[in-house]
Amino acid sequence: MSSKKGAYSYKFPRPAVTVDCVVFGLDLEAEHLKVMLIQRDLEPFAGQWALPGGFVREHESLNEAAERELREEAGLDNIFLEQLYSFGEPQRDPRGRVISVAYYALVSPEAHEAIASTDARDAAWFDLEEVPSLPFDHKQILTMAKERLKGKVRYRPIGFELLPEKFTLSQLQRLYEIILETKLDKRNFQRKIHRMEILVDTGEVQQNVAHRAARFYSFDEAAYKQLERDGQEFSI
Amino acid sequence: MSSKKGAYSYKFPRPAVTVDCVVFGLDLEAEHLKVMLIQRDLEPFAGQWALPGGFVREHESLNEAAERELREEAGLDNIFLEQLYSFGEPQRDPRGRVISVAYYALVSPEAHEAIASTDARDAAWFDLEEVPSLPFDHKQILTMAKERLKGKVRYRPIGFELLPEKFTLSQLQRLYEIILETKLDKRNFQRKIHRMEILVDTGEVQQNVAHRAARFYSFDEAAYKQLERDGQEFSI
DNA sequence: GCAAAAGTGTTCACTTTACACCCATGT
DNA sequence: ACATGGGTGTAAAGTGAACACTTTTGC
Repeated sequence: MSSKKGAYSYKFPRPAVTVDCVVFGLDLEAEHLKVMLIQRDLEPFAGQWALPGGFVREHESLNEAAERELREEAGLDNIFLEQLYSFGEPQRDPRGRVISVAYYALVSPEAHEAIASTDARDAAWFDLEEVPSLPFDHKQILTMAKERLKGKVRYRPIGFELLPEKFTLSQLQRLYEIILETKLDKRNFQRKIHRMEILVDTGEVQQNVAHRAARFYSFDEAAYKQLERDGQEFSI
Repeated sequence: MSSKKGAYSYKFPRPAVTVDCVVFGLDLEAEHLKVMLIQRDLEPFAGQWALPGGFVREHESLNEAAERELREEAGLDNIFLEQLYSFGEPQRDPRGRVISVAYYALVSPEAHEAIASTDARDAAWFDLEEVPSLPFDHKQILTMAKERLKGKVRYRPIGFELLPEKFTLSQLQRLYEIILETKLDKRNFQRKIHRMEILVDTGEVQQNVAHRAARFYSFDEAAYKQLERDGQEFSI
């Protein structure tokens, strides 16, 4: 099992290495976080819903592997993706020693539609509260991903990744209420957001709503970077 | 290169998997963070200083591998250890594809002494500002570990891991000043610490110091857990 | 006109910050 | 007696939390 390369002196069997991705989406109507699962077509656990993922190839980095799997299995490209944690209990995979580098991803509602359009027909969204039983240690990975999201969303502007390009302040507030599992005060929330000056008013408003139309905003990346440079911090 | 196990359909060469550890120590006199490096005895980079680490064995978890390497190479046992990040650029190791799961560890001055006593004679402490050039992507790993420590120490009680069992408030303050690279106000700092009620006064005081003797405190794990249960948070 | 969500200010409590002096001890 | 670091209080500013009504729109 040792390598053919002369300089290589590793004498133990090598584990296989996979990436697994926790893809979060947001259902603002149902007020739920969603996670994307795919129906496995290979053993073990063929037919079961599982996190999208697969083996890391020889000439790609871990990030590239995660991006490729999301593209191939979920039809998702160019989305927020960040490494979560690596899982390596010896018995976590019945096939043998498999180490999984887990990632989490955040996708906007626009990107949701990509799933239907591509060959990722085995992918589906599940309410985070109604996830079926998952193979391997995918439940544990999912739990950790949710904790990471919950912890990070408060002090990094990653929540916007879950919203459409243009969104209302109410949608943004609902996002935080869903992720943080708490109610927020509307006036305090809006003041806080406005104070940071990281949103731009698109000038557009809601159409055909049976109440006063809300303004659409979008996240201003440049303004956020300026905020950081000024020693301020994003914070909800 | 495919596995002998029938159920296993992975057709790509497997990467090797290593763990690498960034071990931090604190030099309160010199007011510097230190990092432990070991002199490599194997190629590649034999003779160079590098992060302690090595290959993950077949029947051990990633955590166990990191613990074993620290024991074998640094004579360190039972210390704070947490996974940092996994590094997997295809060219990061000249031997071929090697994925490294990085950890960071915090050791108290008492544990420093372990190094001299064991067979870890190739281990040595370096001021964080005076680290020699490191092989592989170890510099990048070290940088990320430092950022993680800097970020985490403010809202988790992990700083205590770098102090002796019993410490003075000034030592604790100096710890934060060193890690956060900032000056703190003594009165405000002490008030903050006391308000959390997570330290116990050991009743002991400094001996043979040419000034009023400081009290020794120790971190009260149980009190901290109570604080958490009360919905409060550790914070500096 | 009514239902439904948008938008907007003020007060109070608490936390953070800035700041200076006396105390205990060894030499 | 002096040098050294230990230990302590107070006032001002800023931040976070609580709280209710008017506006706009579609039906």
